[in-house]
Amino acid sequence: MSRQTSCVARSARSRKSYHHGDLRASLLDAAVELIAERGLHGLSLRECARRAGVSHAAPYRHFADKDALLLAIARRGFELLTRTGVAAMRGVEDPRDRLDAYGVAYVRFAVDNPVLFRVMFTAEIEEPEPESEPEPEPESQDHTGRAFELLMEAAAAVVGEDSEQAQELAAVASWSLPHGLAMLILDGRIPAEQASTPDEAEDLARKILAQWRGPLS
Amino acid sequence: MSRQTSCVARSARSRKSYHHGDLRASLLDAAVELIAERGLHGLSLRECARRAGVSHAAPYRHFADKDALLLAIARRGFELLTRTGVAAMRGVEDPRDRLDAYGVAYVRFAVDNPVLFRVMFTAEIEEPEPESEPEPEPESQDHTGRAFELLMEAAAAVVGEDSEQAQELAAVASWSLPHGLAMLILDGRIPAEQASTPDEAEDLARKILAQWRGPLS
DNA sequence: GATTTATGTAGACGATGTCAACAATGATGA
DNA sequence: TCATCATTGTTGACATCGTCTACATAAATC
Repeated sequence: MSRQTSCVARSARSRKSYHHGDLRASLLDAAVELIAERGLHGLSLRECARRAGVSHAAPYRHFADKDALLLAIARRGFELLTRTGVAAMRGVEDPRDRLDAYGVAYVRFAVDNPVLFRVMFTAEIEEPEPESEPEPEPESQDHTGRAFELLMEAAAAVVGEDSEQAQELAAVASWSLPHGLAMLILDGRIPAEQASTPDEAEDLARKILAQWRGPLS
Repeated sequence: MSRQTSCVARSARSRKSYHHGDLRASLLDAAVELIAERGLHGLSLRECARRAGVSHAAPYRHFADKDALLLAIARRGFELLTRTGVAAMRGVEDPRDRLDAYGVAYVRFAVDNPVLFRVMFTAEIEEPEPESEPEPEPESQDHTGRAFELLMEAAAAVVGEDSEQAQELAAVASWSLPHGLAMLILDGRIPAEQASTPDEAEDLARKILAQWRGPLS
């Protein structure tokens, strides 16, 4: 039978059927690949379409716009980051250790998924106004915020029942440090001996976070 | 006399003479302005040329290419950042206070110059290989590094004569925290009540750094 | 099996980055 | 003073890109 029913065909360069199977996912994959090769600036919808083996206007059936593609990638990134963070904290009892575990996982995520991380924080990507719907869907809504809420909770557990402001301060600080470290590493601005491999980067994060317990103890 | 000898004419929309006067600087200004309006992604050499009142290919007499323009902006940013950091630390005696002053100034710089800051750390901007010259010019060379060296020294003064590794660790941490904070603020990811104005952002940085003295002193 | 909906194609448009050929200006040296 | 020449702008062209409209095909629904 020439008919391939199991034709999910993620990255099908050559397909037989008129329809692709899962073009949306293929385009996302192609985009991430492309960015990895040529940088964010080198991303082109047409090239994504080419790599997915599809005509240049096909992507517009799945993404309103180039920015919508980027936004989808960012969303994918935030989901993965949230999952990674949860996994890293699982089973760690001490609140402070949990917070550190999240920080280390954050940096590790960044060096393991540099493209996702960069797209996530390149901004210029704003959620388009929901137009008609005031409540688009509370669940799929703000994956950006989930990662932060997680951190917020972890930080609150460390600070204790102090003022809410102290909790927020701790959360912001506990996010800033790994975030800055990750960004600097990705930009190649950390001396090469300290973070040339993912493992070294993780080590560096661990050391810094351990040393930085500071007022939260 | 119709001849205006003082025709430096920075942002001359309409110029009389064939030559512009200081096109290079005008283009840089226009580029920063454009990025502020439309985002990095909306920067276009042709629009810069238009705003400088010059033909679309004129910029190529001053910049090899679009990336070269960005690189020039980044360089300008690092110079300003270095000056800002030096000024902030001037007269502050206590090593730890000096380090904090640098951190606060760093964040303040970012919120005061969001375009410069973003261009500086957008990466994808690599110094082109010097081709022939092995030593391009030690002074104009690495303004990226000056800002970091400054920090390195300030951190070393706090840590003392400990191992060099401890100094580097402190420097990386002391850079990561303000850098991450600045990035998150610029991305609008810090709760609005905490950093909606430059002054609030500076306050936030001050509080966090004060609280984060941690292992240093 | 007919109709509707989802998905992909073809072609066009204006804008962009970049290059090559040409023109005007200002500096240099006889 | 004037001819020469390197700088700096201008024009026009090309390939590519994002995006739109009109059309074609497959899949789903009745």
